[in-house]
Amino acid sequence: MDSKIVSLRSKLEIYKSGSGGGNIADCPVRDVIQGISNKWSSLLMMALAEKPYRFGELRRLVPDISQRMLTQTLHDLQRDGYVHREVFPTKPPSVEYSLTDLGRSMFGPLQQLLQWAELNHGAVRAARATFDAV
Amino acid sequence: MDSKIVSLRSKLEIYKSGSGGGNIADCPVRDVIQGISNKWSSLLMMALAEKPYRFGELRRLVPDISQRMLTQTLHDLQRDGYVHREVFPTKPPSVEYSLTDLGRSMFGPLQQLLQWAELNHGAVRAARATFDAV
DNA sequence: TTATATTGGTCTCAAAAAGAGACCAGCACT
DNA sequence: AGTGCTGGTCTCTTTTTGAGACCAATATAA
Repeated sequence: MDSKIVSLRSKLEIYKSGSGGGNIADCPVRDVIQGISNKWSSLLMMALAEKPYRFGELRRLVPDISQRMLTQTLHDLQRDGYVHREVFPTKPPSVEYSLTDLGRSMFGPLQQLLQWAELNHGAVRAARATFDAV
Repeated sequence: MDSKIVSLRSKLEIYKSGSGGGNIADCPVRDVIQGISNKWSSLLMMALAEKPYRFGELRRLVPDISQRMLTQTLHDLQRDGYVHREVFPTKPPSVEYSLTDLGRSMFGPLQQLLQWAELNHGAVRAARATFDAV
């Protein structure tokens, strides 16, 4: 696993950067990462990266999310600037969610991680099986 | 398996892949991602990517993690095969945590996301400010 | 000697977050 | 008049997390 210049800086510095007092607790990178490190964010980002979806469509697409958490996660993604919410004056009104430019930008690296997961889920499951067998 | 250029596939397919019944709920990629999409995993991965650390060192490095969650997150990362735990027979015994090959492999794409966060946290904070101002 | 600190945890209890599901208003269709 | 669809919110319960006490064995300090 030769790191081909993954980073000239100490890796921890990425997290520490910007925190003047050297306190890793209120680090802006942590702040950003924690906004997307939750159960549903990456899944919804992935759905919306494919195409815009309406609220009910997302709910059907992800059957095991509660309506409450779908509302809340979309709200948080919108607040952080990844998702655009648009209400259409149909009857009843319909709401469409889509990625913003910032959202598409963030989805690039996120997708790399998802691809890694796709390629390596066998190894992870094997590791779990080994660990649990002991 | 056959396509190198994943962007040609529907992005949702990454999540759906492997789920025979087409049910996105028990998808292996979701399974893997959710193991690292929690509050402390990426932070500890980043610390251990720099160098191995002992339990107490990690606790001091991340002052706002509770001892309970540090134990649990390290345990989960070890179970998924990202982290190696080694006990040294000092007195009192010391425990060192380090990344496995799988962990280093996963940290590659994860680091891309962290770098994105470092570069774009200004935009995210601005989006939040705009959203909250309304 | 006695007191205190260190190691890496676990245990309990309180607080926060998430899940389940009822409920809502407005309108269309039957 | 009843039913269904829209995108939510509200309440209640369960799960997860946080705060902090406690642990045994040893080393160091007083």
